[in-house]
Amino acid sequence: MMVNAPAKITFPSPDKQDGKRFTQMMERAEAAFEQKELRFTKLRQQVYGEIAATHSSIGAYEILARMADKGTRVAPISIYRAIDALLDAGVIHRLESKNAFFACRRADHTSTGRRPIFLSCEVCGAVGEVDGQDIFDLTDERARSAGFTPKVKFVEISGTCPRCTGKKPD
Amino acid sequence: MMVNAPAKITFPSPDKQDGKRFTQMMERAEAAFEQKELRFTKLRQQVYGEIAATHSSIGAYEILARMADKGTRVAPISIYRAIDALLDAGVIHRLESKNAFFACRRADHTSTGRRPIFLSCEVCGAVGEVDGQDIFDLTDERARSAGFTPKVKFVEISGTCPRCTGKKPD
DNA sequence: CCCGTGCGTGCTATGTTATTACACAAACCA
DNA sequence: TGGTTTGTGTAATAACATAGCACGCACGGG
Repeated sequence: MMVNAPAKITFPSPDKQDGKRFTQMMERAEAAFEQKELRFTKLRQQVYGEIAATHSSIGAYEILARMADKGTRVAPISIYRAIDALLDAGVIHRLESKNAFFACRRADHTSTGRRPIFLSCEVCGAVGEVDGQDIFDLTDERARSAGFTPKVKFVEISGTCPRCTGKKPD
Repeated sequence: MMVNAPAKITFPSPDKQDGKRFTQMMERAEAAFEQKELRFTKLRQQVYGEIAATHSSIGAYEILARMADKGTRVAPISIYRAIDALLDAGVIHRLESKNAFFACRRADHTSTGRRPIFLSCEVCGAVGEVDGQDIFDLTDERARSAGFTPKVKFVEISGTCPRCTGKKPD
């Protein structure tokens, strides 16, 4: 048993092969839409592109502004509708504590059914995901033992990411 | 060992002795301010009063409106400043998933240092608190094992409360 | 073939939540 | 008493999110 093995973490890495990674993310997103029988339309691709292109979380209006810079001018509601579809497809997550969105960097949520908790860096804004299925299981149990029927759960941690503390993971 | 004992839960009870409970809450809030060497000013009392008077969570602008109904007309910023003080004093909590606030019903957070998780009912809006220190310990450990230094954490569950499912707790 | 239906988008307007900047007042304390 | 800190007032604006209605396009049944 590897008791203190570092948790498998998915933190976005700036400055490393961004182009390649971006393309991969786009392909994975497309696959996710296909698998769920949802349409990965042009607008959704653009919105996802903006979210995936940042290494931190991004607000709806920031997406709007960046798209406008590139010549695509749409109304807020259109961004929100695209975001809803991306959330449905599971390719982005919503960060409740910041009212913002970030690209999911793990391929395995849907395949394994294990849900992640979110780690949001206060310094650089990066958002990481670590497996938190046991945590969700525990909260579920706790809620039920209080007679509460849980439906949607949120677990978010803000603090300092490995890069910003100087401490390297692995 | 009471393995499956119901978790100690603090859910607000409408229709029972509201006046008395309200006064108690006011007194406890006052004590909390005193202990922290913060000032429980008139504005803060009013804002706290509105939050404590509801059994569910309440938004800043709803507080504003209710105070206006009672003749106190203040700017949003004043509400937010009072809310900040109340959060500092630990007498209210913020529900991130709803951008709203609710009165803390447990006297013991600061004395025991055990932090609660929040259970928010989708039907009646009531927000309950159950001890979640073990859950926070686990999230902490998970974050650290990923090289992340946790600072602020929250765990929120939305679902159906005991009263709204028909199931009675205890 | 064309029509209905479902879905996605455009457009306009509006609602909701939160903050910035600056001035004044009250309390606190040296 | 004068300086500092803390709290409040006022005005404006930023940031986040939704409502309501119309139009276009793809797809399948008749």
